Amino acid sequence: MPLEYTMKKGSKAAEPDTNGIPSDTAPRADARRKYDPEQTKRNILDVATQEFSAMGLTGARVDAIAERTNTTKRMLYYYFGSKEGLYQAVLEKVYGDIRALEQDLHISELDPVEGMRALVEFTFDYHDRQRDFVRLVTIENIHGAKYVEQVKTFKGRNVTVIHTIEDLLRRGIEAGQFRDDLDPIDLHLMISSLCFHRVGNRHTFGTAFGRDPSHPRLRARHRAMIVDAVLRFVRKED
Amino acid sequence: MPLEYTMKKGSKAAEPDTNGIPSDTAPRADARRKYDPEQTKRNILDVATQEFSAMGLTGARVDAIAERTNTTKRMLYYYFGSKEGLYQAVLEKVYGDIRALEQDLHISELDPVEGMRALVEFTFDYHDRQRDFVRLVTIENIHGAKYVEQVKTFKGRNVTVIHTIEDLLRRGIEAGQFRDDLDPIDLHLMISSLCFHRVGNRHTFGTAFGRDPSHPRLRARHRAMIVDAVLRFVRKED
Amino acid sequence: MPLEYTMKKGSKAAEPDTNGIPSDTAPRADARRKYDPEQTKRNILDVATQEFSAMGLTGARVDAIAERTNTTKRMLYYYFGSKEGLYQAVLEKVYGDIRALEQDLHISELDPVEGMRALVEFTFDYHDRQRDFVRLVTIENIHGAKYVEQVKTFKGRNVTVIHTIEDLLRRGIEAGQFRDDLDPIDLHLMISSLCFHRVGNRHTFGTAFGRDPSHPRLRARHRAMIVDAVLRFVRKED
Amino acid sequence: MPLEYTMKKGSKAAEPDTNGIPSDTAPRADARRKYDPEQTKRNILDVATQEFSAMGLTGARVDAIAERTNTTKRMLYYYFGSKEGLYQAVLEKVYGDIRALEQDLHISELDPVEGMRALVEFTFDYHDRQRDFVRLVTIENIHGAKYVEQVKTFKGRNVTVIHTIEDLLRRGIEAGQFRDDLDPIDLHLMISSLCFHRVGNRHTFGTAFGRDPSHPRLRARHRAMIVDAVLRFVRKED
DNA sequence: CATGAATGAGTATTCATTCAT
DNA sequence: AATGAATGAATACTCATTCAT
Repeated sequence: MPLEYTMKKGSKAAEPDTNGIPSDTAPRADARRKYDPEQTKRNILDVATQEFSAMGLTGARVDAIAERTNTTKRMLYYYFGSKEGLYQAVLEKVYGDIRALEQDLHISELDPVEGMRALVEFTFDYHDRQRDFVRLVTIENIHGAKYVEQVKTFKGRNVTVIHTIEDLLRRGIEAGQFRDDLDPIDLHLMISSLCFHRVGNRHTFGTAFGRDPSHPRLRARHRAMIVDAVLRFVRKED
Repeated sequence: MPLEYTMKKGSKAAEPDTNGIPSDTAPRADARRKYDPEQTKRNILDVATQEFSAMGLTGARVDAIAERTNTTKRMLYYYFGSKEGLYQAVLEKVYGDIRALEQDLHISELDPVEGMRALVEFTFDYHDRQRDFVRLVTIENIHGAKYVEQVKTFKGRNVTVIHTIEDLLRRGIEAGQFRDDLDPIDLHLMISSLCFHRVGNRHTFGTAFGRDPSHPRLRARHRAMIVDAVLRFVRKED
Repeated sequence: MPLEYTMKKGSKAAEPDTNGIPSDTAPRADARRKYDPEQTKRNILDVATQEFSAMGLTGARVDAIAERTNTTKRMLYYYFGSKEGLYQAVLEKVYGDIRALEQDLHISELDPVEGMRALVEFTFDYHDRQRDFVRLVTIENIHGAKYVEQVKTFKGRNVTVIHTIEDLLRRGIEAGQFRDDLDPIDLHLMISSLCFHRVGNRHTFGTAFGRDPSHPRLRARHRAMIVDAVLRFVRKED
Repeated sequence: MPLEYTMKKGSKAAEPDTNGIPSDTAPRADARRKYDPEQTKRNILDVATQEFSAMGLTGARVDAIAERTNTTKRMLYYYFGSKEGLYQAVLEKVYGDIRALEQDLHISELDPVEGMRALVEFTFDYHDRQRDFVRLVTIENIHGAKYVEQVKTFKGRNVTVIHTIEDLLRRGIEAGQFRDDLDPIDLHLMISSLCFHRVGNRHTFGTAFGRDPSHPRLRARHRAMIVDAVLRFVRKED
C-alpha cells in the first residue's frame, strides 16, 4: 500500500494562486514608454486573470483589479468596456493558450500509442500547472457558459483537439493497437475529466480525505495512473 | 417589496435547473399549520440550495432567496444567522445525502467485479441526477473549501467510501481479479473525476464541442464507458 | 400702447423654483412616527419633483435628491427602484393633479360660454402657478415622452378634458353660440399652447424681448387676452 | 475607440429626428481637401446640433458627438473649448436662421390682413419644419436661458419681429381692420405659442390623446386653425 | 492641424444586515 | 414567531477633459 501524503493544514489558497509561474506583468525597466496600449492591455488582462480566477466573476472587484494594475480603473473600461467584457477577454486568452500548445506537440508525427501518451501527459501537465485555467473553466460553468458562448473564437479553437484524437484513433486502429468502437469526443471528455477534477476539486477532496491531490509528491503517481488508465481503455484486447 | 415604478430588467436566477425533480418547496394545502418552524427552515433551505447552486456563493442574493421563500428575509437571519451560515447549512444537507446512499448498496456482499461495477454505476447515477450537489461542490472549491471545513459532520462522512473501496480491492486481489498496486483514495479520485466532470463542466463542454454530455441519449453510453474504463484499469492483466 | 414690464436681470432661476407654494415636505411636529412609509414616500416624491423639474432627468442627481430628503438614498431605491422609476412616479403624480382639479370645476353645470371661460382660466392659472408641471412636461418631451408612455394611468387620465370640451362644444352649438366645425382635441391643443408657452419658454422670451411673461403685472393681461382669443375663436359669427 | 469585448446596450441617440431634411454632414467625395478647418467646424456643429437637440445639454454626450463626427474629440475642444461652448455655438447658429428668414418675407409690402396671415404662416411653417430649433429653445429654457444670454447676437436679432408686428398693427388700425388695444410683444407671444407648442410638446400630446399633432394630415388643418384664430383675434369687431 | 491614450472626480445602483413593531 | 421599513458601505460604471505623439 502506497504512502500517504497528508496535507499541510491552512495551505489551501482562498487567495490568489500564482501557479509558480513568474508574472510578466511588472514593467520591464528598459522598454518602458509612457504610451504603450498593448502593454497596458496585457497588464490589465494578466491582473484580471488572477483576480477572476481567484474570486469568480461576481466575487472579483473591479476596483481590486484596477488597483493591482499599472493604470487606472478608467482604462479597464476604455479597453474592455465592462467587467463582463474583461472577463470574456480573459476567457478568450486562457482558452486560446491550451489549444495553441496542444498544436505544438506535433502528435500526428508520433506512433499512436506514444501519441496518446503524449497527449494525456500534456493535458495532465497543463491542468496541473495552469490552475487559473481550471478555475476559470469552473467559474464559467457556474454561469452556464454564457460568457464563453459570446467569444467568437471559442468554438473554432476547440475542434483541433478532436481532430488530433480522431487522427490518433484512426491510425491506432489501422495499426491494430486500438479498439475501433470509440468516439473521439467521448475520449476527450474522459481525458479531461481525469486531468481536470483532481485540480479543480482538490480543496474539497483535500478536506474530505486529508490528502491534497495536487501535492507534488502525488503528481507523478497520478500522471502515471491516468496515462495507464487511458491506454488500457483504448488498447485493443485480444 | 414595493418596486412599483421599476422596469424589471431580467432579474431572476440564471438557470433554475430543477433536475427534473419536483420541488418540495411549495406548501401543500392540507397539512399546513400557521407557524411551523421546521417547515419554514426546510423551505428556506430548499430555496437556498437552488439559489446557491445556480448562482454561487457570491452570486446568490439574499433578497432573491427570501423572495422565493414562504417567509421573509428576517426569518432567514433568524434561523441561519448570515448568508454564509445559510450556505454552510446547504452544504451540510447536500453532502449528507450521497454518503448515506452509498451505504445502502451493500457492496460488501457482492463479488469484487460486480461490486466495483455497482459502485461506479451508483456514483455515475448520483452525479448525473444531483446536479445541485455537483454545482455546490464546484462552488465550494472556488472558495478553497473553507466553508465545508467548518461543517463538522463532513470529514467523518467521507471515509466510508474509502473503506468500501479498500474492501473491494482487498477481496479482488485475493480473488486474483484485481491488480495489487492501487491506492484506494486514488481510485476513488479516478471514479469521481469521470462521473463529476461531465456534469460539472457540461456547459463549456457543450459550447466547445456542440454536444451536451448530460443529454439523455449520451448518458447510457457514458455510463458504460466509465464502468468499462474503471474495470479495465483495476483488472489484473496476465 | 401698454406699459412695458421690464425684467429684473438675474432673477431667473436656473435653481429651484418654489412656485410660492409652501412645501408640505417638512415633517409636522405632531404626528411624527418613526415608521411612516406613506410620509417617507411622499417626502421623496416632493423633493424629487422639485429636483427633476429644476434640473431635468439627466441633470438631476440622485444624491442631491436624497440629501434634501428626510431619509437616505437607499429608501429612494427601496420605494422607486431607480432614478427613472422615481421620475416616472413624479410624472404620474403631477399629471394626476391637473386632471383631478379640472374635474372639480363642474364645467358641465355652466352655460357654454361661461364654461369655456372657466376652463381657459383654470388652465391658465394652473400653468401659471404650477411651473414644476410645465417644466416636467417640457423635460418629458425632450425624452420623446418615453417615460410617460409607461405610466399606466396616463392615457386614461387625460381623456377627461376632451370629454369636457366635447360637452361644451355640443351644448354651445345647440345654443347657437359656438361654431360647429371645431375638433375638441385641436381646441384643447390651442388652449394648452396659449397657457403653456408663456410659462415654459419665459426665459428665452425674457432674454429676447426684455420682458418676463410670467411677471405678475402681465399675468392678468395675458389671462384676459387668452380668454378673449379663445372665445373669439369658438364663437359663431353671424 | 476600442470596446472590443463589450456587448453594446442600446447606446446611440434616443431619436435621430432628421426632420426629413438630408444631413449635409457626410463628406462629399469630390470637393474634399485633407485639412479644411471650416468644414471640420461645420461638421462638428451639425452633429452637435442634432445631438443637443435630441438629448438636451446634460443628456448629450461629448463622446457621442465626437463619434458621429469626421474628426476626433480633441478637435471639438480645439474649436469650441468645452461642451458648453459648443452648445452655445449651436444656439447661435440656430437662432440666427429664423429671424433672417422672417426678413425675407417683405411683410411691410403686404396689406395688413395678408401680412398678418403671411407672418403666422411663416412662423407656423418654420416651427413645423425646424424641430431642432424648437427642441433647442425648449432645452435652453430648462436651463433658465443662461447660455443664450451670452450669445451676443441674440437680442438684436429678435427685435425685428416686434417691429414687423408693430408695423402691421399700426397699418391695420389705420385701415380700420385691426383693433387698437393690442400689444405687439403679447401678440408675438400668442403666435409663437400656437406654433411652438404643437411641435415642442407633440410627444406627450401624442401619448395623451393618441394623436400626433405633427402628423402631415393634421398640419394643414392646424395651420388654417391658427391663422384663423389670430386673425379673429386682431380683427376689429363692429 | 490632427489623434489615440489616459484620467480624476463623479454617479447610479446594490448588498447583506438590523431596527421597530 | 414573524414582518415591513430602514441603512451604510460598497460597487460597477460614466463623463468631460487633457496629455503625449
